[in-house]
Amino acid sequence: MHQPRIMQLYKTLESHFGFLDWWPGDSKAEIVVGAILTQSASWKNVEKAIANLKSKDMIDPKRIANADIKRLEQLVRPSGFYRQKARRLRGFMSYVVKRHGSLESMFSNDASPLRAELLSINGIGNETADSIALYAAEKPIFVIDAYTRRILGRVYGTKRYEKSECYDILQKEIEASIRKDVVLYKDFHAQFVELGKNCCRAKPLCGSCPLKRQCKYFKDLQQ
DNA sequence: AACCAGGAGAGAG
DNA sequence: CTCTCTCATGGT
Repeated sequence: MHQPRIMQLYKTLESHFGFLDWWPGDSKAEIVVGAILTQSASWKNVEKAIANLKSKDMIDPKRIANADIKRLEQLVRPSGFYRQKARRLRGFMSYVVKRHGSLESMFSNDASPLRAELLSINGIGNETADSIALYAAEKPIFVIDAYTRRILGRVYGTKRYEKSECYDILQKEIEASIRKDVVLYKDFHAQFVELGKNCCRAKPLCGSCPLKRQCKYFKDLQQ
């Protein structure tokens, strides 16, 4: 994977969908909460859970850290896995409050140690850590998700990317291929998700895919 | 009405 | 270390 190709993909997507003001979130806390709640859940359901939390003024590290677990479960319920997620949310926030006092303080660390620290927290894996690092802490870390792997897998005609152990490899390849720019990273990932929602699945809708001209899978389909 | 969603961790082998 | 299972609601 080299420079022009991956950047070309971005340009194609960006000119098709336009710049996406993605994951706006009113606060860093809201982005963190969303990152945890969206684990294997649709964003629509996450929005409901976030609305519940907002209605109780609970989008706040200290309030979540001190919340009653049963109460938290009820608020978070629409996003699924609600017992797990309530625990992960509270666990994360109480770690932050005890260790750093605030998210801002935690996020003042450099990208690499911050990522490592996030990964050490229970319930925070690769993708969630990187989402938090990029969208909440605004560090230049490229987020890899299922869509990214699937789309790149189709475009380059390989199944290698779908394997979970390739996360770090793929991430480094991409980060080495494009300029380290938080705004670019944010929007690029948003573009992948936007496309991934209705393309490149088991039954691909490649006819209307903006990447069809660059997609090996689509070309093979034409034969 | 099965199937999936912007995953992660524990347990088995 | 690599598979497999579990967590669970709501949309299509």
